[in-house]
Amino acid sequence: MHPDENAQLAEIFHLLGDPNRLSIVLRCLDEPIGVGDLADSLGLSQSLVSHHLRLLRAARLVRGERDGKFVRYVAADDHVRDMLKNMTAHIHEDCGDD
Amino acid sequence: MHPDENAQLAEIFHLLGDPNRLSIVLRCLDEPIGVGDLADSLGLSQSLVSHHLRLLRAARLVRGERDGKFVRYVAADDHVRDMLKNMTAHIHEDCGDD
DNA sequence: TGTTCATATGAACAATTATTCATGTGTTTG
DNA sequence: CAAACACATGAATAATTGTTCATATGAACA
Repeated sequence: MHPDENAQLAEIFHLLGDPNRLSIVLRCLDEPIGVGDLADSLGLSQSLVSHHLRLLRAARLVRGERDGKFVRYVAADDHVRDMLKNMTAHIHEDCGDD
Repeated sequence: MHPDENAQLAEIFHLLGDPNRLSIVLRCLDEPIGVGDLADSLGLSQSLVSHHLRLLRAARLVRGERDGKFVRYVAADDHVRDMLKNMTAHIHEDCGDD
């Protein structure tokens, strides 16, 4: 694996490695959701959610669609969806704890 | 998704989100490799590699097998292997850049 | 046993980053 | 246009964490 690919992959993992950011992405997997709704449903400030969304957007993990006053965010594409669903599946299978 | 699962998944992502740690795990995917070899081949200090391995071990991403003086590390199980191979595959497909 | 090699660990430091607060931009509606 | 709503952004802070250095443990070997 090329060093660049490694960095790219690490950056994605890093973004998903924050619990709040991960929650945000997961809520964007199946249907677009507005920033305010994200903030409310996750119990986070609007500002925080927006900051996180900016990073997720920059990494092309989500994408925002403006609809009048609102901006709704969705998983950027099927790669992201598949990736995350695959990961969550693995987590569920691998529930061995100490 | 339960809050606990979210935290668990985020922790894994977080661990894989450091480029050095990611390199380490990737080198452990297919065959066991010693700490010194890891350090050498990645250009990292032995101490740093060992610190990272401790975190990866604690999260059950890798596991160490002692062999005399040496301790060789491998991906903990097939879940980890599949997970990472799947992720790297997705990265390769999704090479759209700005 | 003392020495050497391989790895692990603890403390300290440097760097990164998640979060908040205040404010700015864009959109609708009066 | 002004006010209200939804979202974005910049600066500052607080917390986390990656890295190093020194040292400890454990195993092989003289």
